Amino acid sequence: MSKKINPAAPPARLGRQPTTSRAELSSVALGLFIERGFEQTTVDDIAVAAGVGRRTVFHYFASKNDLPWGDFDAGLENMRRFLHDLPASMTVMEALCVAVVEFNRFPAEEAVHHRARMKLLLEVPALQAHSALRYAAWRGVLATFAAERLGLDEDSLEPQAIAHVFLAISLSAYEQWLRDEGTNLIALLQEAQAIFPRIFDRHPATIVGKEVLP
Amino acid sequence: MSKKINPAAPPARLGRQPTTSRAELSSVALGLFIERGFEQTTVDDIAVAAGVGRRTVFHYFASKNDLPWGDFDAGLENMRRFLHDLPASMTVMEALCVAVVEFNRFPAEEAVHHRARMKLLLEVPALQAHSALRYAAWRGVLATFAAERLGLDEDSLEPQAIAHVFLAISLSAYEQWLRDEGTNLIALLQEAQAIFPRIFDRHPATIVGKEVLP
DNA sequence: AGACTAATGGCACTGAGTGCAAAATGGAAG
DNA sequence: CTTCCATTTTGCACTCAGTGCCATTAGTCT
Repeated sequence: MSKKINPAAPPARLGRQPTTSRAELSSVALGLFIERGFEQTTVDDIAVAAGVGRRTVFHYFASKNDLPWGDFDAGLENMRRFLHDLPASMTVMEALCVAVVEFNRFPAEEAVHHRARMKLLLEVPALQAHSALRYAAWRGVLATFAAERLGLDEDSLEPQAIAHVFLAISLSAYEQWLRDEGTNLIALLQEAQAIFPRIFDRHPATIVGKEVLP
Repeated sequence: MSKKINPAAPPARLGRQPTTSRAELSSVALGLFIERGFEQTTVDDIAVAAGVGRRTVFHYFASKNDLPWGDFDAGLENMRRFLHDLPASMTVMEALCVAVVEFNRFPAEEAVHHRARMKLLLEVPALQAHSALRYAAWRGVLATFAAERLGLDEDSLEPQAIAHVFLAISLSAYEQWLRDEGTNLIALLQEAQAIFPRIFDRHPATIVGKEVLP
């Protein structure tokens, strides 16, 4: 008689079991980065702290820069689904506003942790630069949604511009949040989202094509 | 009697004369990057091609990533002055629209060159990431202007968000320009700038604060 | 026990970037 | 002409990120 395999309770994985995980490594690395600084922490330090070989770190993460992001792709996938499931009655802009806000809600007990991580990502030059690659994936999710809803090619100007602008708005909110200790991220996101309807309203679009300089 | 020094005509520099320049190195490097690709070109290759020691390259540029940007700071300073000299009768948004467009006008004979450079900067991952640092400086110029005109602190949300959004709009235009060979950059910038007055117009700002999810 | 599978990690290598100090260069002063 | 001096150039040695290759380890399955 064959042994019944339960894929849920015992993983019943084939081959050697992992001795670590992405989450574990990310967490250890983040701790070190916060403690001694990103540049002052070598990948060797992280490997030692995690009780793992240096080579193994690079098995789980393509670069040192990726460590603080942890499992970003999973979050993106969540946002993609979240957007997809929003009622069609919402406008594209409404949907994106809501999704961005929901995607940045964190339980209060994680606030300190989240803040420390984002402080690294937005203020350490190497990470600030590297994040541009992650933002591109983030924008991709928004652009795909916008393109679908608007019936446009995803690679056309409008959905791409919309995605770019939502990232811009979100980042300015994040930067403001990090600047002032006491502020509330959700409120700042909503405040930032509210700026442009106000500013752009009745904006003279006729400026397009106007020559101003000799 | 002391010899009169004319600081303009003969440089009358003290010490050894430079055998190269930032512009020279940037140009040589750009040529190699375009020819064989960014990753396939080592700093040694660049140094040899420029007839200079590898260490000298790092004297002029802080990193390999900085080479394709050339003298970006000078351009920024021009934009700062350009903005400053715009008539106060223009709204902040009008001024920024015009400045961004003017700052991206290039003579036709430079178009091919400019396109190749921007293709590198926006499509090579390492450069795409590094550019985030340059964009921060670019946004700084816009944010300073906006803050001054609006009578706000430069570090407050609104001028920062405006700067972020103008960068977003400009980048989406640039990406579109690179995607389609035949398009016109200036037209795309203006088109991208025109999207949001249209989209945000009559946008329900009341969404702010609304709870959508349980 | 032996086959098979997947994770671990050692080793050697490339290449970016840095700190330091010596060499090269050319104008100025004597 | 020689010496002094400011400045640029560059060699050298070093650290560290990241890669390719492959042997080792630790499990499951038959």
